[in-house]
Amino acid sequence: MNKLTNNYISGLIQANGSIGINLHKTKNSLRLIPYFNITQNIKNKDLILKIKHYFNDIGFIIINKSDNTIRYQVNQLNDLHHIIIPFLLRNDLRSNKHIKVIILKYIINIMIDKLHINNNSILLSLIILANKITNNHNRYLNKEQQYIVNNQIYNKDILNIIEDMELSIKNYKPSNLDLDYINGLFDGKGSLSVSLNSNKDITLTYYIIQDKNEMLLLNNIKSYFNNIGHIYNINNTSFRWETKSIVEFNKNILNKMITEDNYPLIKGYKIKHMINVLKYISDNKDYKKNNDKIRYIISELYNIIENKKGIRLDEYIKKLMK
DNA sequence: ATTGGTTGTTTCCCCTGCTT
DNA sequence: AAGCAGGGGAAACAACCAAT
Repeated sequence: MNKLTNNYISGLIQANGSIGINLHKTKNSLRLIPYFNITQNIKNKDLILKIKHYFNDIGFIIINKSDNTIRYQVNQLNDLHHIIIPFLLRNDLRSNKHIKVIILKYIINIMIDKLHINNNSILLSLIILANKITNNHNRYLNKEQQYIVNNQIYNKDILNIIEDMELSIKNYKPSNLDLDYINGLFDGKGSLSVSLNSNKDITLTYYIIQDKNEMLLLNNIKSYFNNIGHIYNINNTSFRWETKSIVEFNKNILNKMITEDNYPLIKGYKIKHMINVLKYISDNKDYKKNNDKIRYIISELYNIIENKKGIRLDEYIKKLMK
């Protein structure tokens, strides 16, 4: 139970990982630096270190003190080529973001073969590809080069490689979802929120957020959980699949986790406490008439909330008892 | 009265990408 | 390889309805 698995990692990368290419201007040349990274709050340092270890300890760790995050990053060509890209191809992100992985794979293949060294035309082709993954890299280019990049005029010696890439993008079919992957996604871009309303009913929301390019993934998640819940637009750029139904949450989500004994590594504690609460309520259907029972429930909910403002338990009880 | 479907709001946590 | 900044996209609620 609760092991770091391939699919959990790919779910977490889908949520909190980043794949891209930086462009670096040196004295008389341009260098492309591909990277892979995954960021987390520093409190999940152990998990990030485990992931680094999982990838044979390639890459490095960067701690950002200004925002309390830890980042695991790989940008050595060989490491990306031999470890990261193959991993991401075997355990695909099951999403539109996987297209980035495919493009990066082809960029790295060309770079590994050093085709772009002393060949400005192929370098420009790589920049065309890089622009498909990260924001445009045109700032160091002259007018003529910008024209080539903007019009996507590839070097003709690599046209077969580009064709190959386009075919493999076209043929990409996301792998089936599994609970490991969804737990990773949930840990990164989802959560379980709880509260009590004024009638002392438990309210819960289990949700996962993705940006608008990943609607298919959200729909697949919905069908994975037997089509419970709904997908909402939260702003112009992202969507949220969520369920508030305690019955459906119990039947289709909790049951699955309990049966497989598989909980999210980071936020699994929320699920466990929720299981306690729901069991307690079903054993104590009269709880609303008993303040001690309500207090007990609130103290369990207190374990689930994120509590960023550092509210004390007694304050939280007071707030919800009103 | 109770559940749960839908929309809204606020606060920061990330990614992202530049620089050294 | 490491530091760092920023801005905006989400995490985490919160509120409001609609339907039994």
